[in-house]
Amino acid sequence: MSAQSAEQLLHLETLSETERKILLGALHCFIQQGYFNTRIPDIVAASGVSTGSIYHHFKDKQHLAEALITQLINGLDQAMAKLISQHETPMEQIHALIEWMLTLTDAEPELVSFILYARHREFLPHQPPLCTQQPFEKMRSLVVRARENGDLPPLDEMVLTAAVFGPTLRIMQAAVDGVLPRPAHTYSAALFATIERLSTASAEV
Amino acid sequence: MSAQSAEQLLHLETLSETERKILLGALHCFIQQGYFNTRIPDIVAASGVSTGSIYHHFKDKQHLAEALITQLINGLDQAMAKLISQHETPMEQIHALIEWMLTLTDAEPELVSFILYARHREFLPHQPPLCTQQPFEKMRSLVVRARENGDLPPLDEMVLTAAVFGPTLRIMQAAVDGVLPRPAHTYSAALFATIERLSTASAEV
DNA sequence: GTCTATATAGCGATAGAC
DNA sequence: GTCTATCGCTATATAGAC
Repeated sequence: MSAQSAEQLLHLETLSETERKILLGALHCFIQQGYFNTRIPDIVAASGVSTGSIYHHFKDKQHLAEALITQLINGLDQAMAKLISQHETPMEQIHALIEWMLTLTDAEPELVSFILYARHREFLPHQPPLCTQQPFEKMRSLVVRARENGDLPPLDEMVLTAAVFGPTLRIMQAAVDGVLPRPAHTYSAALFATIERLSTASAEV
Repeated sequence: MSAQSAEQLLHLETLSETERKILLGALHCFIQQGYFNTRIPDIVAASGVSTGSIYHHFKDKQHLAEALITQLINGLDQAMAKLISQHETPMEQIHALIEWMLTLTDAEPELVSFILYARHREFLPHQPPLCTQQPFEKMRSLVVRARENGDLPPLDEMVLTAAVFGPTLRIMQAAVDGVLPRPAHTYSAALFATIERLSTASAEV
């Protein structure tokens, strides 16, 4: 069951008890079966809240999903902000972020799968793509600051972000697809080694 | 309209004219609206084939999608095999593959989006994840051969594959999400520079 | 605010003529 | 093999009691 640390990512304090139960139940269903395979009665069963109550709090299934995604992105953003604040240099922050991403993948593979594969626009056409939102913005700004520090080479910002976080995201995807022989977090050192190599490469070529 | 080069990727020669029309129509719908948002009448309109005929050739909507994905993966695999056969060394093959992936992204963003975001297991629970299949297998074997050649450092196979192809896949994703300032293929040199850096890094650390 | 019971619309799939 | 017409079901959403 993914609700334990998912619950920590959805900062639900401002919501009523019923709304929290509905959102957590829906998240559980969406993670396991996807949005389209989830029927309202599934959410009723998972949340312990009746159909009528669900529709009292949320206009329809789509608006419920919208509220959930918003909360999830905000939660991710806050978790990342807290993590970043605990470290000094951009490279240390990148390192910590990568370790956290890998650890989260081991702890909550289905949640991570939901976020990674999240073709949210298929069911939420008005949602901007995930990579334009705060969490990915944070990655980009970390990379840019590391580049300014001289810790990363003076390459294009998009390419550099892709080179720093792309490999980790691929490993996470392999993990949730079940094709990774060891737990995801055991790859953190090797992944960080590839980033080190970006910066220490001999300046020729 | 994505059917032009999509058609080249779906090697449809062995199929009847009707089956080709159905698969192309369905692909067009799935690419644009996703599997769940596509109704049978949509496929009827897109293919010009009647409901009855569709159900004569395919057991149901799910089996139609299955046939389509199979054709698509086979087509990708064959296109990649041809491309690889035209080059000598593993590194040249990797280079050519990356250029091809980026060019395809510019030419067929919606098709690439469909493949990349492909949470196909949501509608095809029995389909193995894309990254276990031939196209990704090919990437892995190229990387392993380049490593044996000494062109890539002796890092873990999964990490190395992620480091070589992960950044390109991230750029492709950014492109199809519309957050890339320039066409995807213009990033190929910078992306290949990051791979060069993997191998030429000073051996210390 | 929460619940149960139900309406209704729209979808996948089929029947059967040609 | 292809088509039109239609069935039956199921899922969303609502009505209305408490």
